[in-house]
Amino acid sequence: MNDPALTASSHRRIRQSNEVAALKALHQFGRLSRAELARKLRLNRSSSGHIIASLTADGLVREAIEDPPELPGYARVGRPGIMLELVPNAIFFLGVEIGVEHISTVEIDLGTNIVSTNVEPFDGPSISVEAAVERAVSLALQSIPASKLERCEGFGVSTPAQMDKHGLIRLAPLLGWRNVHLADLVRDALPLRVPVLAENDANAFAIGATYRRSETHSGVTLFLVMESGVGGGIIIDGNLFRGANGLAGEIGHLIISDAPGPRRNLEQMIGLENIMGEYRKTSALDHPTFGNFLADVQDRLPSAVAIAEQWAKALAIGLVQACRIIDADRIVLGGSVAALYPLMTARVAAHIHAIQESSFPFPSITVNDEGTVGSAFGAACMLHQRYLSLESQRFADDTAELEEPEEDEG
Amino acid sequence: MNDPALTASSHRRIRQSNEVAALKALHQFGRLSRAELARKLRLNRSSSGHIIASLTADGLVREAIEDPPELPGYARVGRPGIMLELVPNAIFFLGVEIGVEHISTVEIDLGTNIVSTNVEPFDGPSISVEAAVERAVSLALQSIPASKLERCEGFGVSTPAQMDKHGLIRLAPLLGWRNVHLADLVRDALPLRVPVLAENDANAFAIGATYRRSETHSGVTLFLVMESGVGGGIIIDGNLFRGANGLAGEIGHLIISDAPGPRRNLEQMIGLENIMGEYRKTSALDHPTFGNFLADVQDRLPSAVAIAEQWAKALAIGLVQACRIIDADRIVLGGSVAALYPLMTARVAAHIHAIQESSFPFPSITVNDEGTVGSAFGAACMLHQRYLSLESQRFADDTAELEEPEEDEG
DNA sequence: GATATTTTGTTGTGCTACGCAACATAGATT
DNA sequence: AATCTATGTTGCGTAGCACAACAAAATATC
Repeated sequence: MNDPALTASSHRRIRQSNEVAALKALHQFGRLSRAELARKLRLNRSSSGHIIASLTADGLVREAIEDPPELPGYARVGRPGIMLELVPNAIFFLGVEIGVEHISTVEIDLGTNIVSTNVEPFDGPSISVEAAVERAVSLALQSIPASKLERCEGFGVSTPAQMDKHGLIRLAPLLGWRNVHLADLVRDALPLRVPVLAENDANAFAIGATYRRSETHSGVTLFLVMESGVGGGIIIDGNLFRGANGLAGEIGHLIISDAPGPRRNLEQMIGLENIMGEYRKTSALDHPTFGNFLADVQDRLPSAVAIAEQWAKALAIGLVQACRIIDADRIVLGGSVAALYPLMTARVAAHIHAIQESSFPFPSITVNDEGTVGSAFGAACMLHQRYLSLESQRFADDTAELEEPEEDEG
Repeated sequence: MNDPALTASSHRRIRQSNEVAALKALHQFGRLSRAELARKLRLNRSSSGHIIASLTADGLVREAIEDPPELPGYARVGRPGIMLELVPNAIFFLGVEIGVEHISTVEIDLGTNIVSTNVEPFDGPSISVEAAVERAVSLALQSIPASKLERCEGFGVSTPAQMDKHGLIRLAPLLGWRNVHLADLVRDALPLRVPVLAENDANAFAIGATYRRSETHSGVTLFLVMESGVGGGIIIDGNLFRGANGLAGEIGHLIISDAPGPRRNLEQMIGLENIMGEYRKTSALDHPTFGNFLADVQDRLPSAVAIAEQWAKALAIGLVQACRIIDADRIVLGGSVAALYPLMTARVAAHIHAIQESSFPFPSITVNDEGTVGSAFGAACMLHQRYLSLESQRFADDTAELEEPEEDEG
């Protein structure tokens, strides 16, 4: 197999690669004039103009009609540039999350704006992969008119399972699947020939939360999704770091304590199950909810605070351990349990401070407040990213016949 | 600052980028014919020929004289290709390690072969940065004839300190340096204008150990260097992962036990200091060495075995924790303490098995047997890698005047 | 208010580097 | 010896970018 990093720039690829770079720049900065784009891409103004002409002809870019509300006193000297922007409805990408209890689908445009979403209840464990894929695909396509279908440029799937980068699932414990090639199944089920990517739900969530305009975060973000289970993802310089088996960032399996008794990992200490299990023992309510717990913590009810305190300590240890290995500069907490963090910020910080052995920089912690479609959104973003990358061009190039690329290295 | 990922392929860069790709392919595969190269790079044979012609004119590539000793019965049909190889002495790269007790320098050629090395005793803590840099530079250059100097294409420095990616050291505890810009100092001290990179010694070691011909390992390698201190590095798909502050992979600071008593991190449990401290308590010798300890372990002396057992357990916990976060598929142990591992392989494996909660894949562990110049070699490799990357071409391009690249994004 | 200045967008020219096709070459195959 | 197969080379066509010149649209300056 050829090393993709080695592929050279052929004459044909230059233009395509530059067009993609222009789209990427427009996505990142929102609006640019031809001259600004030329500077960003280190191209000549004339080349920039040609590239924009191509993209405009393709219907991907247009000149912005209304001027941006720039400050009246501060106008730059010289002929003002004509602002360019991505055409919102030119093409779109679909993302679906096959969860345990629901299926969500998201449609995004070239500007990563959410165009439409669908959510449907679902009983994952009782449904076969094939049926689940079938429902996911039809739900995703149901609100897309047939005439629009051909403008779809990618389809992403996320699901709670570890899979390799090709979308092969060894085992999906929550859904009872085993050795299925999810990406291939979706590809076959789709009435379109578009790129399909599958990804673990926490990873997809992490992508969705960082893949935003002007947020091409250069750095390392650790993402932690706390629900019943605890998932995680690592984003390095805007790209998901999957690890060798797609398990990178799954810090829920960190060992927190080697105290006697049953060995407990981070997931078992900061997950929803553990909190609610403890809370049920003390709550006076018949069927206490996590909301009740949060309220009790806010009211400083000692029993609830004690549980929260345990949670804060375990979280602190887990984050410190993880940051000592990956040296993140940003931590984002997601999932329903993340709502507990704002109530415990000071305690978590105190524990972190106590564990930190010196004044090493520790990243800031923020809470992500995405809706329930975060993971599906991330799945769609994966294909947006793929479209705006050199990879996508290879896909297009495969239509041309290739001499046998098989070549055993000596 | 412009996003490097956005830079477009200008017409001029194509050739340079393709020449670099050709060099990279030759480095990776050792010997290729023009036609093979064309396939690897997905170029036309004629283009491949032109590129090789340029490189040959530059003296970087030549046709291999003697044929490789191929099996006589297995010759391929068709005109045999003329094998091409990198010219060994065309250009070279220098790497120095400024250690606590010695300075080592390495000269490598375009094929990452070690051409020469120098090692000199050194008393780091008592010497100023400027003097250390001075000595390092002169030692590195002492065996280079003046006529050859202009063929140097890069200079790398490694030292036991955390530094940012520009080579700025906040604090080097072992050497007593503070807030020095090592890369700049070296640049100023050099009588050459070549790219200079500085890197933490463990990181450089990790680069050197993985950056080898045909070893462009696609995957995640965790590197652990165990001496008095314990350093580490992570290599992702052949590239060093520095993290936000250059601390990624420093797993020596992992917390291993929360048992009562002084909190102990991995470094304090598997470092040379701890082993020798424990061993001195039991050894009958006056001044026991690590070699004595190894011999005792091999002889199954109970007191030594007990120490080794503790070491194996702590190592296992550390590796499992790290792999749960970064999902490595390869672990390499280095440093003098790594010699203990072959004696304890089974015990470490047993501990890992006991901790691993399920049948997640766990990477294989190997021991690196580099000489003492490993870190200097890695520093040189960093510049080799830089030379064979798109980055290097930007360096060359900066000679051309640029329009003001400053441009605040709106 | 007229002119100068600055920046933008466009156009035409030139050049570079690649792809393609044709051909000579050097070995294996028959 | 004739054929086959793959390589290396050569000439031509072309795509796409840089460069320079110019018109246009704004601000700056007198």
